[in-house]
Amino acid sequence: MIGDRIKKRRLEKNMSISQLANKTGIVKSYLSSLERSLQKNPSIQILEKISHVLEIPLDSLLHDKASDSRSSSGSIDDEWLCLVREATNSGITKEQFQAFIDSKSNEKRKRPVERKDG
Amino acid sequence: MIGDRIKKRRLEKNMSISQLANKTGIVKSYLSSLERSLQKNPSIQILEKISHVLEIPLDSLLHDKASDSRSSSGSIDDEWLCLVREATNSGITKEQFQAFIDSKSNEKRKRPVERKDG
DNA sequence: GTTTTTTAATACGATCGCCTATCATGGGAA
DNA sequence: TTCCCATGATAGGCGATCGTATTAAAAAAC
Repeated sequence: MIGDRIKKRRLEKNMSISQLANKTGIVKSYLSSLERSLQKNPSIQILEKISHVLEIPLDSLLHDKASDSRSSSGSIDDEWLCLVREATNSGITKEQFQAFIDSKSNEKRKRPVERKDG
Repeated sequence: MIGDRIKKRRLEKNMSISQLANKTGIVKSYLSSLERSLQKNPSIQILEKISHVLEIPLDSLLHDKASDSRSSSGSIDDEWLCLVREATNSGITKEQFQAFIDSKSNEKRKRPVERKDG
């Protein structure tokens, strides 16, 4: 959860809750409840302050990254980036890719997975 | 402001406030007040729903692209990353994507270029 | 060993985020 | 012309966010 990631990053930066509170202007009681996931839906202004002081992109705070325990599952790793570069170099457009995604999604919905074709 | 960017992106996607409300599950009155900057500090869950449906990274919603983005022509920009996330969320594998790229490349090679533009 | 400081947690309250309900306007169909 | 629907805006209210104040425990200083 986001609280876990905030705490993890804060410890990586060798920072206490009080120090983070001082630098962000957010009271430490709220930071404590965020880190312990008692609060789970902070506002964007709160999160931007935290990500700025912790020097980490918002996306990395919000979602698991490769550095977390679950790596490369659901996240974009170098292989995907290579494929995207290859696609753009081949002249494939975003619209074409969007259509491809839609078609694959529709395939999965229409037919349960049983087809085994090469 | 963030409301301006939400509206701009919504219009780019040819979507009304009511349609965006239906897809995000956020009431249109709140979306309207966000776009008109009557509300300026939405929660992260609200913003994630909006950015997901509008297919735009959070950072692009939060900040002007010109001032923040490092993307340049030819490289992978935020929209591509968004599409890739959508693809992985749909269960599309790298192998499937690679096959798609190959098929598109072969399509282009099989059909000789008849357009003479320049 | 005692005191001070730092750290994190807890209780409570005020403001605001985001909801429901409704209104005003314009376009299309009957 | 009237009715229906979609669109965007407005009013009011409840529950959540995020603040203040305080407490408890551990570490550092004397």
